[in-house]
Amino acid sequence: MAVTDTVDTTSARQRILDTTAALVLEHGVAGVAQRQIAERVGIKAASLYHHFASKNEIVEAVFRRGIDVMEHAWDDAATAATGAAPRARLAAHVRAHLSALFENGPYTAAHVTAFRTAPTEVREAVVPMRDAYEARWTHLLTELDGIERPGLSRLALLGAMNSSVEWFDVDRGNLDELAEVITTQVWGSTT
Amino acid sequence: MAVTDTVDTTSARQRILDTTAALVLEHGVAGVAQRQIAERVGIKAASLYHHFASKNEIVEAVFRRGIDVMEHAWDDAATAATGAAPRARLAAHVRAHLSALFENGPYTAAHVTAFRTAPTEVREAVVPMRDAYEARWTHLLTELDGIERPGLSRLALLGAMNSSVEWFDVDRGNLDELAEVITTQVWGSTT
DNA sequence: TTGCCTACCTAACGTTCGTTAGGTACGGTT
DNA sequence: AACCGTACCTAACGAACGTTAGGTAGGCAA
Repeated sequence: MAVTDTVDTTSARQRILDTTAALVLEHGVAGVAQRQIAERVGIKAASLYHHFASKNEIVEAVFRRGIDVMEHAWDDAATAATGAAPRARLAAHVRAHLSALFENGPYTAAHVTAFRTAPTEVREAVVPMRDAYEARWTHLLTELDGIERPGLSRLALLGAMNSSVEWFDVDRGNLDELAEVITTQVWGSTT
Repeated sequence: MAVTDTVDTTSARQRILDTTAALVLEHGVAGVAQRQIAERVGIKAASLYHHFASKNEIVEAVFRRGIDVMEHAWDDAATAATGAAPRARLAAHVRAHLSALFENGPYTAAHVTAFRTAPTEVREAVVPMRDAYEARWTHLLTELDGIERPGLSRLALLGAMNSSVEWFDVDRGNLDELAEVITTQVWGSTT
């Protein structure tokens, strides 16, 4: 249904972003070369400039997408858990965040692990989006009113969730179980 | 008291490691150039080879030191909390890990944030030390016998602690308070 | 006093980096 | 038939990378 882009443009752009996200997740921003991205996509490095103006622009697009995925997951959880009990609402959002990290491509995972290593210009461009997402969590934890120090708890909670990309294996572990463990850490057992 | 090294050799080596740890923490392994390290130390890049055989060797030494700091912190906590109640023992080790992250130079912080971006050879050389430290945690959590899923909990706990290097500011926040929040997340309120 | 060791230096190497210039091949429009 | 935009290409740029070769200056030992 794209009006301005042909089918091919869209998919090439997509493949570049997919590939970059996966590589950045593994090696950090500085550890990934454009020639490496291009080779995996099946084009030459110079051809990347047909789709993006610079390496930084590719990386920034990857991070933005990563945040986008998180926010969509949040919105879905918010809709699904409307009117539910506080703990269930929290659990739904925890599960949604984990879903963003593991079930929608490497974008969110790349964002949370590699953002700190990105060049200053990229970080500064992305930081407002990051902050907005974190604000959603602060707001939720405060609103639920079952948590003593929402500020500190939010940071420890996001830390526990985000660091799971370092060790959790989607094929062997159970995301629902992980979500339950993390929810319990913040809220306590099923209340 | 050094027998084999002169005073100057020791301090130069030290300054190289200090500088590298700080830079790697900020930019990731691939994001740090030897010329950058050398400049901060006050020597030329080629002179680094008088102290280390390669960049990888410097980075590996930084990671090893980071793990060393964690293990010493662990031992101190174990000694101090001998015979204490389970929750107090857990709290002591949480506080010790945070101490390693924030109060003994950038080594441990560099290790937990940048290890994943290091070249394969470096990672493989360091992984046994990492595993040994994680095994201490698993053993402790199992032994304390107040935690439902020690395996999953250990990972979430280490995640919560390690990710604090991304946001916690030692000069503004209180490490004891942070340790208390994280301990409560794993164990529950003061029991 | 000669000689060696330590701790640096300058200069340069080959490679890889991000990036640019200037093509070509081709489907769709006019 | 002529033209244009898209999607790539080859070739090359200067800069930066890790690393090596071959110094020099100064302290210590014989």
